[in-house]
Amino acid sequence: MPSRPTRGKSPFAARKQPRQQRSTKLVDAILEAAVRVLSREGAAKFNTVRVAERAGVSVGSLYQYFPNKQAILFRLQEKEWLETSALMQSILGDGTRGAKQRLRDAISAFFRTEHEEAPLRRALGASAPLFVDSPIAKAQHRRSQRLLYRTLREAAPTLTRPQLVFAGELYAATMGSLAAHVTDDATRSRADVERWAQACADMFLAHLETRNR
Amino acid sequence: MPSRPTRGKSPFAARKQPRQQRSTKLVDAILEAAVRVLSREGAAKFNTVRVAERAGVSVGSLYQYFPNKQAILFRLQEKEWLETSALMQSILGDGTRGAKQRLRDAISAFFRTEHEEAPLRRALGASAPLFVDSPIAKAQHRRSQRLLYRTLREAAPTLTRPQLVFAGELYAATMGSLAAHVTDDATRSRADVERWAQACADMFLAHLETRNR
DNA sequence: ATAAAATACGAAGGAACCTTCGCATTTGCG
DNA sequence: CGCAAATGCGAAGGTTCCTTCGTATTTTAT
Repeated sequence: MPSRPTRGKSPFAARKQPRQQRSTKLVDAILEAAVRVLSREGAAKFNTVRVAERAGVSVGSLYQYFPNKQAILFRLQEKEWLETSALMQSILGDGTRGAKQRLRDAISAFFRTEHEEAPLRRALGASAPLFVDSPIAKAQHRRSQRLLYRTLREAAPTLTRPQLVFAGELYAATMGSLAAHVTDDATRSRADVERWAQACADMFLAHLETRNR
Repeated sequence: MPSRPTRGKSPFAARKQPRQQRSTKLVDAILEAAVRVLSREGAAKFNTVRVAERAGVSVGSLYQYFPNKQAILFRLQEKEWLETSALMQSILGDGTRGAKQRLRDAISAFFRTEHEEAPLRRALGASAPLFVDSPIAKAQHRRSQRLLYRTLREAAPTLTRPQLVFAGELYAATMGSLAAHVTDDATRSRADVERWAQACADMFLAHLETRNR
């Protein structure tokens, strides 16, 4: 009995892997519906029956592939991590640009996606416990962090190791929490968000300069 | 029939004002218990029966003075706002220190209280809708903002009005979201948090300098 | 074609809560 | 003391939601 790669035995491990085309579609439909419910109706109205309805399937079917409600949220969170991580990799790893420009670009991109997906992210944050202990989260975090250090070292070569670590944390915190804060406000225009991203980049890079001397 | 000052007719308005000593105590006990439950057991376990139990009273009594569960949360949030606002007023309004030092002090103080009350704040955020539309929130916000502008103008006199507004937003955002991010991590020591506060102050003030020239 | 495996369904069990209401107890006051 | 108002109580009605399970349908493979 050849088994597909499993998701481990976390409490969110898929109960059963879809083997036929229809069930694969069903899982996709559920995940899409979950995003819609979460971003349009909010965390409070996110329940299994509603998600199943919006996906055009029955609750029973949902529970064939997701062991519980949390598992759906976890899958969504996981997807976000992977996408964000990939985005950062592609920007910070782009050798054709200078290190400072890459740091800037990363902030811009991050603010942009954060703004586009603000409702989803907010609802995810509100409905889910933070899945930070998950191995996937940790792996992605390590990958991104290594790349970030490399970029920072290039941008500020004279920094000592502890300074570098601190700068890395500060960068990530600036990017993460300020973006969340700024883009939370749905009334902000795209241009506004871009202006903010630049201001944050300015602020961080100016600070980096003072440390680099 | 002399009526005590009411809390308006928001959906969280107190159902009845305590008139005797025992009921005043009861309300206090409930609020204290609510804080304990929220910060020690988290948002998910915050329910009316548990809060009443922890306060040593019955649910029925709780509902004599709070129209619903949200009202308890609202009262806690309100208290947080008032305390934070008072703290900022006292620091930013302290005429014996220079403007930049006051901005620094405010960040430090904010990080500190944020760190001390992190579990409560996190749980409040997770369990309550954001009560930002409340008149009390708006009033406090305006008061703090006016004082912040005055301080910023003193610290960076050459800034144009739009620059000033933007700097004010950036300052508030830095303080608020970075503090939340940094102090979220319970493993951080007090000294660590203080270091972060200083770094954020450095970062913001350095940025302010570049704009002020 | 036909049996076995995979999928889909949704009613219903059951848990967790919010809130009310009728009655018991305590306090203020003449 | 004795009455009225204030306060306190907690069982129980009602709601919402998570999850299971027996059954029906569809697909796969022989």
